[in-house]
Amino acid sequence: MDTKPENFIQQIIRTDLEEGRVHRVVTRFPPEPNGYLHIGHAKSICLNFGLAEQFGGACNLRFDDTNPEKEEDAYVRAIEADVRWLGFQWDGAVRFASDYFGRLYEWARYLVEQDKAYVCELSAEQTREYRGTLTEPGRDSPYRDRPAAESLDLLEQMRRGEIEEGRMVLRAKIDMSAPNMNLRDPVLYRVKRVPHHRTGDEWNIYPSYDFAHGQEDAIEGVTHSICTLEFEDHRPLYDWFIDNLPVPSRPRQYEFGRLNLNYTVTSKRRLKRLVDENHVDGWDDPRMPTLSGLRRRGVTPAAIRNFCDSLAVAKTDGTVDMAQFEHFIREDLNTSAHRAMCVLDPLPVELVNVPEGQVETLRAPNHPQRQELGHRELPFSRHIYIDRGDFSEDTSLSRKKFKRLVLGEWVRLRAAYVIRALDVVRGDGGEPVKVIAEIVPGTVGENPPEDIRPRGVIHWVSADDCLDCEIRLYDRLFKTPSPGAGDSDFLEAINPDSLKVLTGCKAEAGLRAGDPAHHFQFEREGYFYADSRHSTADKPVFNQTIGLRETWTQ
RNA sequence: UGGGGCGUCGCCAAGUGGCUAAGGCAACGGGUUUUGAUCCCGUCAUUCGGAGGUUCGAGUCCUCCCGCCCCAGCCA
Repeated sequence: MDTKPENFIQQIIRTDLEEGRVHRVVTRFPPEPNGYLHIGHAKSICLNFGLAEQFGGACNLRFDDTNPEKEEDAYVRAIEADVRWLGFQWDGAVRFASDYFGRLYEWARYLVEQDKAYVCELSAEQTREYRGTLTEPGRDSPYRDRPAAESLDLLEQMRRGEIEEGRMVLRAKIDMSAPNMNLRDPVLYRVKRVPHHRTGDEWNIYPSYDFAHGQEDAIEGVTHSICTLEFEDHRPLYDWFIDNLPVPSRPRQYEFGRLNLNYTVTSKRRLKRLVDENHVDGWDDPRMPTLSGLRRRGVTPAAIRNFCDSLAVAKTDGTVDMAQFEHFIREDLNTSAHRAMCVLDPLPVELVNVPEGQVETLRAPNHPQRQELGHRELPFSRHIYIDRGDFSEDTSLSRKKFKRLVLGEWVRLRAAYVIRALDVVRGDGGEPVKVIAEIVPGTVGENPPEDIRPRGVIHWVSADDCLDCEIRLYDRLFKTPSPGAGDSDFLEAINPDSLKVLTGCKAEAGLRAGDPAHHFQFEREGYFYADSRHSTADKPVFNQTIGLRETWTQ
């Protein structure tokens, strides 16, 4: 087997286990329920659940719901569904930061009693001024040395909703001149007199991320708390709380580089803008890098997991080529998707030596390399469709350059006969509206006589028995590799042609009865998946998940 | 100009002082093929951000320099 080198977190866990610092690994995936999960989250999900699985431990799903202004129950459900769809099962019940509000509050009081926290009445603006800058130390708040009893009393008033929002906060008493800004008396609790999606109006104050996260980890017995690089300088604060509070366990925070992909955006803020300003059709628009968008597009969980597993877990923050993701999408779909034929831009062909009304049933394998996937039956008759782009009247086109049907020449119809184009019926503008052709008898599954050399193989569909459908082709959502780079607005980089809707497409009849949950490869076109929103029983809409690799140059 | 990180092929990345700098993606050649797909074979860093130094030996250790990312929310 291929031995993938251990990443730095695996090395840490292995030695923690070997040296007895940890007996059972516990990780967690801690989303905030304020938006949908995207491909960047998938890396974190695969990492956390993967580590737990690899080392025989557990991984919790915990919602970090400490800011009721932005959070909703609908996001909770969507996130749970996405994690399950990826194929992961969290340990025990879903956890919520809000489950621990009571304990967090007690710990806040504990810090005050220990003279390590105080209620500060500086306004937000004053707090900012007192904090200093990156290069200048901050100044102590005038409330810093108020008696613990007074802080305790005020904190209780904050909790009961007797204090206006913005009037007071609870701050840790650390060091206003610390070079690490996070240590300049960070806010532990702020007043927010808004209902919470789970605790209702029970609380009027809510803990900050810094005060909540590590303690949540400690409560759950999380051993390795993995987060992204931007939290690196929160670690001293994370450790400060763990060191100064009577928490039940000692979690450790480790940071890795988040996933960045070019030609897309992976920040909740930007994704939300795309949705809110109607640049896309919602969070699950097939062009979105959200898990729900990818799912609707036809990307499989396996493709996402294989891709994530291919990514390095390191402390570098690079940008991965979209092509690398696409490689794993094609790799999975190539082995799993059933083949079918669909003509996107139909051009009628009449086969003059096939009797009108005659229907021959042909067999085509569902997968060229996997016989066990069986075969399907294809009706073949006098009238068929081929793609307009697969026919040319230009006989000077070289065989190497155009491996399709040329007037007067032969081409193989996939899983059917070799045919020859005899004539063209033209429309008013002189454009071909129908090709008159003939089949070469006896060429189903057999090579034609030596003097007949088909240029190539093209797909087709019976015109007498086929399925009308709509096809949606997608291009990347952004025109530039890093939308919003510099001081440009990322919306300026939107690709206006990212969606192309094709109507009047003709798919092989069998798809009518086919399982809409199936992923298909429409041969020579790409991978397609029935759209869950727009498909109807009599007229499916297929999303192009991704095209086939095209290695020839025109 | 404070603090915290990071710099190895176009992209991702292994490398934890000693055989000839892994691997994947992309690209480019060639072969097979009733999908211009898949598959197969081959090519692709005398060099590790730069300059010094230590060492018999350095991508790996030291010094200085350069570049990029993050931090001044009562967001996470």
